[in-house]
Amino acid sequence: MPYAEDALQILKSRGYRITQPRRKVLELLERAETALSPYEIKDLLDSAGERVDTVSIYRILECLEDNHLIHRVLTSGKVHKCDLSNEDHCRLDQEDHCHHNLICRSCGAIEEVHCPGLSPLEANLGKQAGFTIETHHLEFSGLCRKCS
Amino acid sequence: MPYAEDALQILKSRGYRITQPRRKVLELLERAETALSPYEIKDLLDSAGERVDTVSIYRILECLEDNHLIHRVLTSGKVHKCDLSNEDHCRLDQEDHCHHNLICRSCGAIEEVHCPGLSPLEANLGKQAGFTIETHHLEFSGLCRKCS
DNA sequence: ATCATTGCAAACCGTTTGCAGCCTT
DNA sequence: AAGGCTGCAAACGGTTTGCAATGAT
Repeated sequence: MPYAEDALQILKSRGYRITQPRRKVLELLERAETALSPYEIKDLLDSAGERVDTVSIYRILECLEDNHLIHRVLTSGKVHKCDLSNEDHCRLDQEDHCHHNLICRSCGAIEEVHCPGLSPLEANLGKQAGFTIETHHLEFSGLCRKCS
Repeated sequence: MPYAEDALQILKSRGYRITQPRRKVLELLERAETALSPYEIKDLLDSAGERVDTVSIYRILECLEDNHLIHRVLTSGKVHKCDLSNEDHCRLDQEDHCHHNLICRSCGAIEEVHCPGLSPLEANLGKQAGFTIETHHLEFSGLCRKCS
């Protein structure tokens, strides 16, 4: 459950250090229901009195992304915490961790969807075009349960 | 077939003017097999002796995108010509023209895929999460026929 | 004590804005 | 002739880099 703590332990096990700025960013991401841009993270931390330098936020996000602890929303570039309840989810050896997002256009809430792989339909699209599909990126936009 | 000419006629019919810069950009896009960034377009035009100001390229691309004559690749932000052979493809009243891309990671070639709508699998994903899906963005990356 | 990590300053780069002048209609 | 469109200059804003200081191990 505690996303921030889990993420910090994973980082530690991989030789990274547990620092205050990293903890502050992770705890913010733990609270956030929506995806956030680096600047939004900066502002939210500022207004909470938790001062972290903008540059550090960029570097921390890069580190978290490298370690599959956050992912980026393609259509906005914002970042969102990964679901760490699935053991394999943040493994480093899988280049393409296959999950997708349901993004509410009204409240911005993000729900993570575990992908069961290419559907027959999708596989067929590639085959028709003589294309060998390696990875795919998929995002849904719509209304979440509360907003619809 | 002649993408640039078709696009110019569509623009004209919508009250836009046919100008040299627009023609130059469209003819470049017609030749391009891969998606291009604004700066790549600028450089390619320069080396062809066809000088168009960077700012104009931005404004022309914005116009073309507004009119559904080009589309943007989500994972790179680059633009690519739309397939205009389909009559409805660049209509203005359809907010979400549903097509997707097969992008070759080796040569960058882009193939456009006409989307038959949400697959049962996709529709089901949304339903499970209580999500009303309105639009979706899908990109495939892999190897095209030549590169595989 | 060591070295990863942070904070600050400044550079960087793609993009946007304002405005005068040009060119299509 | 009118006004949409372009080109130039300059501003803008998010991101990156270099380096000294800090702090986790």
